[in-house]
Amino acid sequence: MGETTKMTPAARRILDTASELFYSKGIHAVGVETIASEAGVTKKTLYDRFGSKDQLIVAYLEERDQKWREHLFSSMDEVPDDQPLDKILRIFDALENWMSTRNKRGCAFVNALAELSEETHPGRKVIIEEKKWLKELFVSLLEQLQLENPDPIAEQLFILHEGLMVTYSLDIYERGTAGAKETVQKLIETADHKKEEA
Amino acid sequence: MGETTKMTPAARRILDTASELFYSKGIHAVGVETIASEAGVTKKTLYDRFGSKDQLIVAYLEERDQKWREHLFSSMDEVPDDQPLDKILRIFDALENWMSTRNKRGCAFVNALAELSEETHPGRKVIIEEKKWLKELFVSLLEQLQLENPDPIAEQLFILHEGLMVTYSLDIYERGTAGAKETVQKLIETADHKKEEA
DNA sequence: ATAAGAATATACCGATCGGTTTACTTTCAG
DNA sequence: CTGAAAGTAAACCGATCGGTATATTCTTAT
Repeated sequence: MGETTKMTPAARRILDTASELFYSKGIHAVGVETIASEAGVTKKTLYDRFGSKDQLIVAYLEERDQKWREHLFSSMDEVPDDQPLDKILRIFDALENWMSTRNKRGCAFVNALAELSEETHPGRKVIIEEKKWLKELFVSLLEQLQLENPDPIAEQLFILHEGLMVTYSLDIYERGTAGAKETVQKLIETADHKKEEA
Repeated sequence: MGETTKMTPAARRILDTASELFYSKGIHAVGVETIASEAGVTKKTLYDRFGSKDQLIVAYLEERDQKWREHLFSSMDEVPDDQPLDKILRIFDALENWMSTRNKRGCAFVNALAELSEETHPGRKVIIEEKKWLKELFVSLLEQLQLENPDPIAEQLFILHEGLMVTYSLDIYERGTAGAKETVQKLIETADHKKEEA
């Protein structure tokens, strides 16, 4: 839907404010009243622009998804297309970079999923789709590496990625992304590759 | 504190009800009114037994922690003490078993952490401690395997564990624990071992 | 027997929740 | 110039939030 939808200035402020509050405090913990006043806007404007809190939540998740993908691609685009392994490693660099500029509140999508328990909530679809997308990204990169069976390895990379993200929200000591990248390399090296060429 | 504390029957019902609702709906999404009536109890009784919603939350997390550790140990105790690798793999079996008997709502601790954003909330300590404990469990088992440097590997196992747990709450296809167990073995096999004996 | 602890029933508290309504003003493109 | 869209201001809605109060009954160990 609203990919490049231009927002009114008030709408922009509302979404920015909501995004920050939803992420840092949690979705249920923040009321529309707070969001409106923090954005310097009346509740009427908020409802005129977004219709409901649920739709505002969806807009928050969609925009975050979009920004994360842009961040990911801008990191991956720095390596040539014929270096899929480096691209994979770049995903983990992008994650570290993404997390280090933010509060220790873990993954916004995982956190949101924890609060949106109703199966029918439209926000859930956004979250599930973004996770599926990432997993498929791993699959396509592993295919370029001539892996015999990329799916199970992609799944391990995905699990590693999710675990890393969650771990950021704990204050446990961590070697950071470096360790995970080593694991990634081990997993790919030890996997079966297609036999090809002369 | 209240390790084996015997509860009054009403308190027992309250905590059971709260535990189920907190996990399945989220903490902020469930009110004390709902918990009390669902447990067949008046609000007065709830407050006489637990003092506040926050303390009830803490009791929920503590008991869940305790039950999870019991579950883990009962699974690990089935293998002899001189087989640390099998014990590690048993942790992942225990996780799969634990998750399969429950709703697809992921890790109760991670979910709770997402909702308890206040640094000072007493529930946060319970969560962080339980995660630290698990990581240390990996460390001690890897030490028994004569690993030169168990910490970074323990961290990878921990990340894998967390990622696996989160992934359960998504409806992404997954090979389940089998793939993760293979990763665990690869990680341990390729790590440096202490040279010893004749 | 009795007194304390555990429970019920019910009414109440101020605050906040998500959301609506009415009336008025500001901005800006056709 | 004008009319629609975007905005402010403020009152209002019923419902629910976490938490307290009072008064009464049931249970049980000493």
